[in-house]
Amino acid sequence: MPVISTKLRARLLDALAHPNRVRILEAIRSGHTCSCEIAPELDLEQSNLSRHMKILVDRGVLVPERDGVRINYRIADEDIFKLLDLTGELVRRNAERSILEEAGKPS
Amino acid sequence: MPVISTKLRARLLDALAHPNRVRILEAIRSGHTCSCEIAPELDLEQSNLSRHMKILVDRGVLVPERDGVRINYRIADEDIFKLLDLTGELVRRNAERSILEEAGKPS
DNA sequence: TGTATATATGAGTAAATACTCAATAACAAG
DNA sequence: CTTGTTATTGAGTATTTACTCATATATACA
Repeated sequence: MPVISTKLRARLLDALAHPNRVRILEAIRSGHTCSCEIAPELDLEQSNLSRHMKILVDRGVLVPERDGVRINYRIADEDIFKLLDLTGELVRRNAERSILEEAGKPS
Repeated sequence: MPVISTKLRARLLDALAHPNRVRILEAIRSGHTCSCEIAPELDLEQSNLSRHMKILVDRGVLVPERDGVRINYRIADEDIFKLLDLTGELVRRNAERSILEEAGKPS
């Protein structure tokens, strides 16, 4: 009955629903842990990246851990990556379907 | 190498990242198939719902099938529901973590 | 203290989004 | 062709978003 709040689910999805934030998460998955590494890697303005990070932290996607002058970010829940992978699968199959229906069209 | 496009993944996530669209998908999962059923069910303006539907169709989440005067929508890929469920799991565990860290705080 | 490095934030802007109301289009059946 | 039902679209508005530049804050270390 207590179907998980649609608002909270939408809010989490929204945290991930930006190309740069997807890229940021992939950068973290591949071992980069701090903005100072990610910013040059993804060619993002420092202040812009900082705001994306804030969104990801505020919504519980990333956990910040200060280490001296830098802040290391780690994923709060490994299943976030599972979600990203599933999204990729869906995109891939969606593209396949588009091609198939293209083939089944009248000329 | 050909990491599924971050843009396309973000675009799909974005299609789902709205409370009303999550509600729409849950309504469809529970058996409602057309706007004329969903609009009153969710108490959404007809034109507003139509635009949400357009987003879901354009991004390949729903497939529209006209049946006379009405249009029935079906999920393009059942794994969309899997994604919604996983999102719910993440929200739930996120809430749990918040409570735990609350307990571990200084008074 | 002063300097270097990393991060956060105020202010401004341009673009995108969700929404509503009113008008229009598509279809079925008389 | 007319009427009823469903769906789409134009126009207007309010809000939110992403972004940039410049400035401020935080930490480490000489």
